[in-house]
Amino acid sequence: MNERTPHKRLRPRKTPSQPRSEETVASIIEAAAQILEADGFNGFNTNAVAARAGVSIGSLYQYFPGKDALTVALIRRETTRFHEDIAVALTKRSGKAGLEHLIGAAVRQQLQRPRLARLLDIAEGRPALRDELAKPELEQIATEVIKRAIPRHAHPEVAAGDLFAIVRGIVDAAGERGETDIENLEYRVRAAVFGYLSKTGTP
Amino acid sequence: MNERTPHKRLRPRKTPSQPRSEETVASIIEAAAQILEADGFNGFNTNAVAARAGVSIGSLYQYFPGKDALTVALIRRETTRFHEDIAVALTKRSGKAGLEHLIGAAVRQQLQRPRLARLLDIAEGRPALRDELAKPELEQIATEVIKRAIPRHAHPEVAAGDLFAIVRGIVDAAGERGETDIENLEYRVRAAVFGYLSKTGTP
Amino acid sequence: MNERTPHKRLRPRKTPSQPRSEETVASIIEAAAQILEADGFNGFNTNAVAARAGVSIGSLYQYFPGKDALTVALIRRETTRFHEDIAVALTKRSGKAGLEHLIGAAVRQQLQRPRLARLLDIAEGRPALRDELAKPELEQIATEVIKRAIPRHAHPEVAAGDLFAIVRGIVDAAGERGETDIENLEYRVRAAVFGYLSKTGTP
Amino acid sequence: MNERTPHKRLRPRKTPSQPRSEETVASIIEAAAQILEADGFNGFNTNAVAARAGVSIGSLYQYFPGKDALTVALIRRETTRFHEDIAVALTKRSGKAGLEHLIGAAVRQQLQRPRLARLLDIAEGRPALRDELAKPELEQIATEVIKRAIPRHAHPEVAAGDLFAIVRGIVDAAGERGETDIENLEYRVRAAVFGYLSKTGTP
DNA sequence: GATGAATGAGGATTCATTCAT
DNA sequence: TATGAATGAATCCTCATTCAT
Repeated sequence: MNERTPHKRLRPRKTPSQPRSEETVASIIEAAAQILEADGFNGFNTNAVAARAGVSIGSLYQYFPGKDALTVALIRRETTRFHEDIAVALTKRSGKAGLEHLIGAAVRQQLQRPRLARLLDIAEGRPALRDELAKPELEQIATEVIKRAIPRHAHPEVAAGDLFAIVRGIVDAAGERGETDIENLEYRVRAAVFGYLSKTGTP
Repeated sequence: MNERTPHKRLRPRKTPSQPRSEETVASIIEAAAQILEADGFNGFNTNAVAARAGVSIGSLYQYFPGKDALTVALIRRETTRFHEDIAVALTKRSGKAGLEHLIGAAVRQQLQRPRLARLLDIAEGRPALRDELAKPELEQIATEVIKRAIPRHAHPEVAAGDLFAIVRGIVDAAGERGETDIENLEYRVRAAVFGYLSKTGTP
Repeated sequence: MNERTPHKRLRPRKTPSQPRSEETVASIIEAAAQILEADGFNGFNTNAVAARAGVSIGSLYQYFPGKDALTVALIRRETTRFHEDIAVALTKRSGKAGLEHLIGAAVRQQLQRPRLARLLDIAEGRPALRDELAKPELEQIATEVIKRAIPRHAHPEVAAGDLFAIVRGIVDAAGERGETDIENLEYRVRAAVFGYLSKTGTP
Repeated sequence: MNERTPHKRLRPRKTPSQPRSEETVASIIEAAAQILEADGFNGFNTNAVAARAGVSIGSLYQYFPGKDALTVALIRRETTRFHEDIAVALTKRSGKAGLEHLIGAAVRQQLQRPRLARLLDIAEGRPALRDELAKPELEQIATEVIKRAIPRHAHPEVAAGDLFAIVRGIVDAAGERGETDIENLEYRVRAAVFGYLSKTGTP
């Protein structure tokens, strides 16, 4: 299917209500994650996912209308964790603490399953998926956090975008190099982000 | 073929000696670039590339032993431009000027053909290609530039890697958002990089 | 792919469990046999085989991981018949009767579908397939039969190999010439084999 | 091109008169032989042959109208040697000596470059080539030799064919097994042939 | 004559998806 | 609902052959 080929439902075919179905769906998504981690996009095909999940290919298509929908579901699963983690930033008293939490959450997210995160970042870029994946809320929270930490920042939305971009850039590169020292890594990310904000913050 | 499969030759199959073939090779590589830009990885297949280049599929395989070799050649072409641009940084008098040129070059590289650059960054990540693409020289130059600008920096090589990562992260994200204001973009990138270096530089 | 390339799996991809798929597999193998007989190696391509079998190309690859695996399966099918026939030789009372049965079986095997047998002999020679096709049991049975018939034979294993070689040589040549008189053919084969054994048997 | 596809000239495009051309032709044929030996039919393609011969693909087609013509030429080259060797059998005084020479020549032929001989035997079987390759003379000589050795043999032509078949069968099998003891091999071949003739000779 | 760039039909293989059971 | 056999469009790649230089 061409990259531009329009739509087709990407939302799950049916919302599983039965507990058994929920398990099935979850196992399929986790299988997708594992295959992506182990074999990259190359090995990521629906038959392989179904096989690893221990269900038939027919069942996979029972719950997901197509391959893209499965990818979207996986991205959503990962994003949700991130989302919950990041929301905590809004509960922090000081603006700085909120910002630090934000950065920490972003690093954690990217570092939890580094290869998976990187591959999903790439997948997210596909136009066909982007529409389905508008993650405005994430950026909204980040914007809010920045506003609190640096009230007079001229372009908090831009800064929010750049913040994620910086984290992603540094952590992904570190992941590719196989770095494991999280402390050190987070230190460098903070340096970049705080540096960026301090120079960008005041007009 | 699995991603780990020990690869087929990635170097060009034959070095074109006649001027006619040089043109052919160049047209194939440019066609690859255009298709990647227009259709993404989805549309990037050898038949399409050959067709757009106006040559037969056989000709493509006369010069490239496989699809990956073509990708590698394209990456090399882009990297070479970048390399030449970046090398100028070493000729600057002041360390700061060198650093600024480095950043500028990186931004230009990433912004020249944004979608292409982003997709090639992704492609570069494929294990099969990584071996072939060791770009140590690029990082060496950056390391050297950083050493000159911040002589007492504790880890110039790490900083060099992070520098590219930051630029890539911010510019790619900007590219995805369709930003066009280079001035502003470069300003933000500098903020992040200089901020990072100032906080990381002194122990 | 070079002849020495360390091969892709040659064993069947999945063992068909449902009766429907058993039929499919059988029809594919028989189609391969027919095409080989009718058109030789030249016409022996997977698309043609699938078409003649009345299944899609996809189905063929569902059961055979590659063209070679299909060839191997066909050889196995033919060898199995032969094997069963030849095993009867061990049940004969007299050594001579066993030997005669052995020869008869070999001639029948080679003459049943002469062109097919000849082409499979050739295919068997391909290094890529040879590994997969070790038919030691066949030669073991033949060796045993010879030992019984000529207890004092100095090199029964060598004789067993030569026996098959002689049969193959004469019958294939006869097949190429289009001979049909089995009686006469078998008479000549016996002459060669018994002559060989009588001159080789006693030191 | 299909196996049945008719004709097209298989004889050399032009008889090379210039000595330089003769060299070129010879080098191409030898290159073909070497590639066949080294890589089997798989590696046997015209571009590879031309490359190994050190001539351009265009030159190859200057001297051979097609791939089959090249194969035929190679077979002819090998057959010619054999032919000359075998013809000596007719000069022997005794019938037995002639027969022994015949067998020896056949074994030598098959054992000189065993893999090449085997592959050419196979190639010879292709209908497209068979027409071009009628080797009646070879069989005629053999028939004559047999007539002299066993004047009252009922079917000397059949025996001649079987003789070659037996030799080919045993020697090829030995070649496949990597045997190198020529003495022993020839001994076994004689056993088979003489045994065959003694049992077949008198009605 | 020689060269080698170019051609493109042919053939192997994959994988998302459907549908009969 | 689950299963998994079947499908076939889409791709990659090879190699015999031609022809402009």
